[in-house]
Amino acid sequence: MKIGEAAREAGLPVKTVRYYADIGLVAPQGRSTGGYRDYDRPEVARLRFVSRARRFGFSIPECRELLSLYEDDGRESADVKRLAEAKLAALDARLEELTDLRDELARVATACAGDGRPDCPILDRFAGDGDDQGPLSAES
Amino acid sequence: MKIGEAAREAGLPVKTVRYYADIGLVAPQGRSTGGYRDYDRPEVARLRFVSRARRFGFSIPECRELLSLYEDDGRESADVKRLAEAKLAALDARLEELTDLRDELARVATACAGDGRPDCPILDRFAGDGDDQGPLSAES
DNA sequence: CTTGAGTCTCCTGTTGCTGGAACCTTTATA
DNA sequence: TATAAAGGTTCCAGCAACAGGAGACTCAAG
Repeated sequence: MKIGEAAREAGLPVKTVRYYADIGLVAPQGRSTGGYRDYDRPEVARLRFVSRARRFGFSIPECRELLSLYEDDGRESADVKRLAEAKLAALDARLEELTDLRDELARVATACAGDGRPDCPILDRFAGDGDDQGPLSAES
Repeated sequence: MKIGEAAREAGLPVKTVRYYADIGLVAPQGRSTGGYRDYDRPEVARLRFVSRARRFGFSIPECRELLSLYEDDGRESADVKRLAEAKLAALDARLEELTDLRDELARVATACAGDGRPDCPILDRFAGDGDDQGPLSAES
């Protein structure tokens, strides 16, 4: 099948599928006489696989690794689990960071009158000469 | 003061401060005879301000806007609040997305034996021909 | 035969920097 | 005074992961 159909089945933009072919992540089975990329079932499955893994936050290099594990019948599930758990830890860290951020932003936004006057706790917070340690303040 | 000190006080890499000068976000007060960028108190304050706003997830254009509000004595706090609340909503959406992701990844990771055998629910999940709707599955 | 949809390659732009090369200024020390 | 180290300067390239568009093609239908 041609790239359009493959892309549709994988739930990816055509541009992305072409990109994946370019970087050698998921190569088409071959080319038609007209020079069109030709995808078959296994390639579409790989595309779907990558599409899912990407949505799970795995980077392209990580997808490459996962894909090779996916294709490897002799793999050990421990290898996959290791990858997943590292990703999970990174995700947790990012989540905590974002949550703290959100909470503080919510706090200053609530404190801001939001009227016609110029006083604004949000700007004050950004301007303040307080802590500058981490990526966000704890100030419990 | 020279760029190095300004950067240190603002808690930013020198490269970044130079970049901010290039894009006209925070311009130095002037140049020394030797051609060195010369920063003063107000510019350092602006740098700190931007540094903080960036950590809160505001984009460069948004920082530009916040900065102009910050400098504008006749501003209305409503303008700032509007920006902050939009950012908050975006943050919440992103958080929910990430949380769902995290939960599902945790689920499959837990289900994976992580031993020497090749069976792996994680890969199965990526390969599966189930839902392909949203950026992540609900499957409650 | 023509039209239109889909495909091809190639180039540029995105966001917010970061690293490096090659050179220049300033400061401290021998 | 010479010189070396530290810290400036400019410019150019590259990162992730594509997206948009130009200009040329292939292919199926009418």
